Amino acid sequence: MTYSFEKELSVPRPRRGSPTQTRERLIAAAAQLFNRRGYHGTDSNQIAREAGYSTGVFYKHFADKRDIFLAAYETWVVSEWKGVEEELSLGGPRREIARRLVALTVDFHTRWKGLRTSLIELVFADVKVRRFYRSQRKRQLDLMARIRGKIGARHRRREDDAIHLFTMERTGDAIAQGELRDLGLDREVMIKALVDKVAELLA
Amino acid sequence: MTYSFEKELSVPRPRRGSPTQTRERLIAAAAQLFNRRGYHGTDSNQIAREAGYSTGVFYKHFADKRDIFLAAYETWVVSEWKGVEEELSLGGPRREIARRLVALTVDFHTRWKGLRTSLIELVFADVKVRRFYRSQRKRQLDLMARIRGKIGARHRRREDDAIHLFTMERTGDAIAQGELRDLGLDREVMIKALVDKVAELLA
Amino acid sequence: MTYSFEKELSVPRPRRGSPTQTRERLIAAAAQLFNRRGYHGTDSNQIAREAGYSTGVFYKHFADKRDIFLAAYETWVVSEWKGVEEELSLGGPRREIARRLVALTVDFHTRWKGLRTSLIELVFADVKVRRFYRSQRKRQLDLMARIRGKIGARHRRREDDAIHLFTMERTGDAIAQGELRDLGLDREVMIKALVDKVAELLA
Amino acid sequence: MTYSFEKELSVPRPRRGSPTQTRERLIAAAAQLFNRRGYHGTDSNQIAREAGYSTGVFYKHFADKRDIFLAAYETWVVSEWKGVEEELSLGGPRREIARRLVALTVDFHTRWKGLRTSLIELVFADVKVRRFYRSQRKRQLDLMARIRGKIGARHRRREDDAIHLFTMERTGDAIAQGELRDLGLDREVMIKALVDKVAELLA
DNA sequence: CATGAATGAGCCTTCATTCAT
DNA sequence: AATGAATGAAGGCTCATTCAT
Repeated sequence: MTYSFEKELSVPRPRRGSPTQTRERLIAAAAQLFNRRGYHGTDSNQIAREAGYSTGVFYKHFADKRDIFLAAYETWVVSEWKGVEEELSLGGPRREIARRLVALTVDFHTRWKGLRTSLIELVFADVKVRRFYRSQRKRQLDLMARIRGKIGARHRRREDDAIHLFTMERTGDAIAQGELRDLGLDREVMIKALVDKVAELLA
Repeated sequence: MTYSFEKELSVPRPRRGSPTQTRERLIAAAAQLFNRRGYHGTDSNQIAREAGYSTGVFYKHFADKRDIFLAAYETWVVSEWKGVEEELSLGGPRREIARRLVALTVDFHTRWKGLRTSLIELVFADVKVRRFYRSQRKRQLDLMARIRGKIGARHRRREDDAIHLFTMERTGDAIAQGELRDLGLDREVMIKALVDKVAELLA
Repeated sequence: MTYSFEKELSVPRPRRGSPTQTRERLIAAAAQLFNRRGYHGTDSNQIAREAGYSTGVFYKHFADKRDIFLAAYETWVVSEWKGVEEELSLGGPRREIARRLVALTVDFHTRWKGLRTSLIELVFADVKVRRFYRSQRKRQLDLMARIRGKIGARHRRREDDAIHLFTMERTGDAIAQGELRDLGLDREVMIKALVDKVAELLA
Repeated sequence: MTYSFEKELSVPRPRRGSPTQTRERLIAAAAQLFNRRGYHGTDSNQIAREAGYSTGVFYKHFADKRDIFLAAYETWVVSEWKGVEEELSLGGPRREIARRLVALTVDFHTRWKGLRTSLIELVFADVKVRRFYRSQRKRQLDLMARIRGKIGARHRRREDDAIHLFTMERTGDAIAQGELRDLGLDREVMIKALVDKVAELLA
């Protein structure tokens, strides 16, 4: 699966385009770089160059590095949600849906593990990022409640949803970052365990 | 009257203490600073000064900034394990033990949330930190298995232990970082849910 | 509904006006900005925007930033001379004329204090500005001599005229920049002293 | 005449010196550079290099470029005052003193014309510089009053002192910057005129 | 062993100027 | 003639690390 803010990179260098396009290209490049080298390992000049532009453009579109990070994060979150909704809309047996959702989560965490890592750090170190992150988080919990309502799953406490989300998230990170191999754990077993949890949640 | 040569008389402040003591003071100062301002927010010169030494000592005891981070991390992990073992050795009803373990976890995550955050980032960005972290992780899983053996709890798959660990860890972080308040979740409910999980694990 | 090609329809805002008019608008905007924020505090892109044009026009009319500064300076000098001549042509008792000339000077220095300040700096830093400034200066001295001739004042050395000019100028700057208040000096007393000097010069 | 903050430059490069010495060397280098190329034409890295150091030292001693400018300005003002007092203490006939004071002023303005020019600009553009400048100015007026008291000259209004100061200053600048030559004025005549004014002031 | 002055690579950011449309 | 996106040199400043004393 390829998400909107990745594919731009393959397109040939621009000479003169619309601001929106430039902005998107910058975000895509930033996402890639943050993801590959981390927030602190990426500098704003690199982002511009990676997007096919010169140094200066960057600050025509973003106030600073944090700003473009937030933009990249948002793009990423939006595409993740869209993915979840698409999977759900495909329907099928509960267990099948659960399987696809877990696959999606693992895929996302794998693809964006560097961005996620930077996010965690910035949420700690930067108030603005923290606020943005929390607001996204809240929407995510709301979404979960709504989804379960639509599906007709039985009611649960928001707290249990949250713990579930945390488990999925942390385990997704572990898989993404190759912790399993180092810890001698079996990937399939882990994934199956997650699928069980999700399926139960949809019940 | 003041004579210019007076400053010659100023005695250099004595620096007593064994190398081990110096090292420990540096680690303690580093842990505090990393925890408060994060790894990137901490200036290596500050560490020495905070510990009461001059810039140079730092590099007499540690190869670089990462190195002292690892040392701080190790100190922290060791003390966490010791805590866990103490709680277990106190014995009592399963549910009581679980309660104490959860309290301990939450306490640790709260006290060291900044250090944990930096750790996550460095595990991603730095091979050496990653290796060290993974080895610690493995020992933790081994410890869990051993503990359950000693207690006489029924056997479980290592994978389930890992997921459990991840859940505890991520939820502990959420509590520590004040996510609950922002998400409108009830702290007591969350903690009770964790206690249930741990108690079940000890069964 | 919005169709993507809609933006093609957006009409470019019409830019009427002769080149001369455009040039004048640019100069006026530049004068304002240089005066308000100083030469180095003014972004050349701002000048065009402030004048109601886009970035590019600027370099269609002026070779560079310095060039428009010179143009602004010239406009200003010309209007100052015109002012002086008008005051003189109004006639009246010597003292009355002196009073009006001082008022005019103070007014000019106050209105254009930022531009004057930038000028001083550029005269030092930039050969072209220096040359232009000096030529203006010479014409000013010539003008003074001529004026005194016309009025029938007694002859004086050019050097004394110059010193007089410097005094007026520097004191005008001090008043304009609010130095008096900071130094605890009385504005009216200062102005009266200047009027005395000018009146004497016209004698 | 050589003033304390110039001579350091001829001394061989330091390897490791006292902070005070380093600071002074930096100030001396900054004064030279600001004076030669102006404030905006000088960058902080250059200052350090010119003083014989590497980039970083600069910010160990000064918060920013403005800060070192103020330090340079202060050194300069102090040495000017010292010069004035020395000349006065030498005594002699009034006219002789006046002659020496004018010579000193012209010398100072010539030597530091670039620094003065930058000062004027910064006084306009920067609040902190403005405040500092004004406080210096006030002390200068106080000094003048005191000097005249000591000498036994007849009392004058502060306003007249100020105008006198402005005249000396501006004419000094004109001489320093070579305006005379461009305007076809005779240097000796100008200086004699200034001496007359000063002598009158001391009467 | 400790000190702390000094190093210098490198990041973030600005802005005068160009040029494709 | 106008537009405004893009350029890129350069400047301010930080900070991990070294080394003379």
